[in-house]
Amino acid sequence: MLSLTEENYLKAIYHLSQGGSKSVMTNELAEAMQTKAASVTDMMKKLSAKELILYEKYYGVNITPKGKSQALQVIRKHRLWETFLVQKLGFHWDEVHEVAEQLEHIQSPHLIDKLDEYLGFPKVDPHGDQIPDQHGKLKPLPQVPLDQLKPGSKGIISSVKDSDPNLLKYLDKIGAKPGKKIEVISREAFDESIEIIVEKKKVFVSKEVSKNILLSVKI
Amino acid sequence: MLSLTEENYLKAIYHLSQGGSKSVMTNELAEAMQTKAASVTDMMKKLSAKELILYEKYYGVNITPKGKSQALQVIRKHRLWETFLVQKLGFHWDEVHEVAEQLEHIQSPHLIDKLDEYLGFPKVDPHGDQIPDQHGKLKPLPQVPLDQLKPGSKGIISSVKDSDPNLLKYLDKIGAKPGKKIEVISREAFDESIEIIVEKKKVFVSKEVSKNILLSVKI
DNA sequence: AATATTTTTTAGACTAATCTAAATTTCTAC
DNA sequence: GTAGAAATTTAGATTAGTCTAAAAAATATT
Repeated sequence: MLSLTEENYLKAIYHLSQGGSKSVMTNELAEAMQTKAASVTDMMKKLSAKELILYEKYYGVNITPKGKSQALQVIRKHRLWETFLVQKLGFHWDEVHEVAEQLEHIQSPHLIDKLDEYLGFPKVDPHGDQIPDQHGKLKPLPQVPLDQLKPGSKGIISSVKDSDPNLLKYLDKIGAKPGKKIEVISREAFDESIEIIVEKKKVFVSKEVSKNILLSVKI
Repeated sequence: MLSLTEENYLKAIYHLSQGGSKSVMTNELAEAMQTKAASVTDMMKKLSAKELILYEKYYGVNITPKGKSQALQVIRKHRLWETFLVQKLGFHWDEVHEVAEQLEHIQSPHLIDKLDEYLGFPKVDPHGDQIPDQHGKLKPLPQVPLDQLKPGSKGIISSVKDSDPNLLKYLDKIGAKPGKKIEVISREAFDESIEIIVEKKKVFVSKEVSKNILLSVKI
């Protein structure tokens, strides 16, 4: 069984490695975990001994299949709880992250099965992120960040990357939620902001924002 | 903010002192917390420094009003979560204690308010225990343990003391749940077991069991 | 290629919560 | 009211997770 801290490190490694597709450096992880590089090195040795990651001194870490599955179990719990908070308790999508960070560490497979059932076996959470299955598996889902689309392209918002409440409140305001259609009108050469149509209205969004909107492209 | 361990000690002190009405000895607490007396002494110093208990070397501890309120906040969360697990997720009343022990430590007043509302502001949990209000207050509720009743007395089960799944499964079997009527027929002098009528059936229950059934006496 | 800079690791120390063993205090029994 | 037993506390060690400062390795610059 993993400690709360081990679970959090593993989750961060999973996210920073983009699901295991690249290695993660010590400083990067220290930044994400709000801790010092020395502490990260210590934890890398622990997780490596448990065969959840492959650690090569000075060259960062790679998550193992075992580690990936464990990380996805935690992510599954996180996303099911977020769904519960929004769908049942009436939380806003920008209020759930912090609480789900706590709830994801509750150890009870029975609870998670029941919760899943109670929610009607949802496929995605309130931010559009896929919910892994009981075995820690995710169907690969092609997604393109909005900032990489050419003017004229259309798509449907599938998810939002960052869970910063400020970003989410802003997206709420302009109507950019998962499931909504987006069309790219133009891109400014100066700051790479783009003009889009969402909910039938034209809006400009910065590069920073557009990087965080992921689309399943239609045309 | 209290650590998880501090919260657990405080809760144990609250329960062992019967809501603050008597002092609790070191060994008693060590037994309840499944730890050693030396560890308890250390924690008593910590809780005492935080003015949650009054600690007198060699003479045990008494919970302060501040400590009592904090303990009741945790108990409130525990009981609301138990209610959620039974009423919404379909858990049996003998399955909820362990999970609620984890959930009670989630820090989010907003979550608890919403949960309370979602459950319809319940007054008691699935074991019949009162749920303290937001300020950590409980209405005093006169209750008598079944083992203290004379033959001929009647009452309504208000709650069950112990949360041992084996006890709860047994009570389920004989139909003795909160809200049900009980009548005492006779008491055996030998082992202090008693014969009762519950759900229109006569049953013998041991002293051990009868001590754990609390009644609001009617006649 | 040698040096400077950045990144990472090691060494040693700190805190919270725990333990064992020894010392101390209180309680009990004669 | 003193001896022995029981309960409690103290002292010192341990583990998980963290830190700072110094050392080592990798990378970048000239």
